[in-house]
Amino acid sequence: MATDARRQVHEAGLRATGPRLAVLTAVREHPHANTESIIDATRSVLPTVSHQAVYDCLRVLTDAGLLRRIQPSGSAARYETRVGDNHHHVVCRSCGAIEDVDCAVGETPCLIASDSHGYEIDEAEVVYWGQCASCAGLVTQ
Amino acid sequence: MATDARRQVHEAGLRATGPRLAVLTAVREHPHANTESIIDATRSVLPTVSHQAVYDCLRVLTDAGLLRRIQPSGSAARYETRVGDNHHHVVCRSCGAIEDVDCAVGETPCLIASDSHGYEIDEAEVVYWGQCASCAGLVTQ
DNA sequence: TTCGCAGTCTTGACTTATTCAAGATTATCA
DNA sequence: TGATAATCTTGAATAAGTCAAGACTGCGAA
Repeated sequence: MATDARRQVHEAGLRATGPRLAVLTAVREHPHANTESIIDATRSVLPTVSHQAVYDCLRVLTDAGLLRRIQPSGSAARYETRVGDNHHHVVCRSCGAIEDVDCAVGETPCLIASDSHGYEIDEAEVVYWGQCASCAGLVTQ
Repeated sequence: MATDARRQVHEAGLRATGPRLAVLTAVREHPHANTESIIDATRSVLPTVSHQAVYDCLRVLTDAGLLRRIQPSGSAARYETRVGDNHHHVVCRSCGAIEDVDCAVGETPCLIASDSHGYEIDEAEVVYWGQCASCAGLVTQ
């Protein structure tokens, strides 16, 4: 709901502009969408937004913690509104589809590196690669 | 060694061309390098090689399993010659440095998704995000 | 309620990483 | 050594994202 998006954006200390609310709503309604799809979805509500505004909004909302950006190898950036938990993703090698996967191990951080090389690690990101049910079916046939 | 690279390329069933040997050697000597650096390193041996040839070689060698391609969010593709094991990477959020990390859990596959959504999973890729020792030091100061 | 302005958006050009395509070259096998 | 399929060079094109300058606007203060 737009009202809900407005409250969220305000609570993050950001100005609640038309483009921001529309982008946040678009991502909520299209989880794992790429920027191009988000631009399209945003324009269905706000036909005149510029692509630059959508890029800016995505960055600002991501920095504020309202969105999470994911970018599997070989794919453009994608966004989702499910933030703050420790979930991961399965990605289909054939069609690029993405699904959420709860952390296999437990709470954040779900993984501890065996040798951190002196790094201060704050996140362990996991991407499962494979084939989705329909692509696997097509290939096997 | 060039001879070693030649043997490797042959054993993979590929033609051992100058660019391929030079690219394979360059990646071996510069692990986690991006394509641009690999082009530079290749040209120090083979000054006239085209950037397109390097891209082709990287793809062919990766498909043949002699190289592994990694691409953390926000970074261009990077390559390494350490293949066939189940190691992961730590990436510095500040400077983009990458280090190898052995699998925290065990053998391939080191992780099992809690809910695979019907996907046939063949790989679990882990990226640890944080700050390398020198960047963390600079920030803390 | 309106006003001012810092923050945001529009416009349009630009950059970076990568791919496409056509013709020239070359590694390998017979 | 020659034929040929694979590979490389050249040059253009594309996709995704960034930069910059000026116009617009949400929101706190008067």
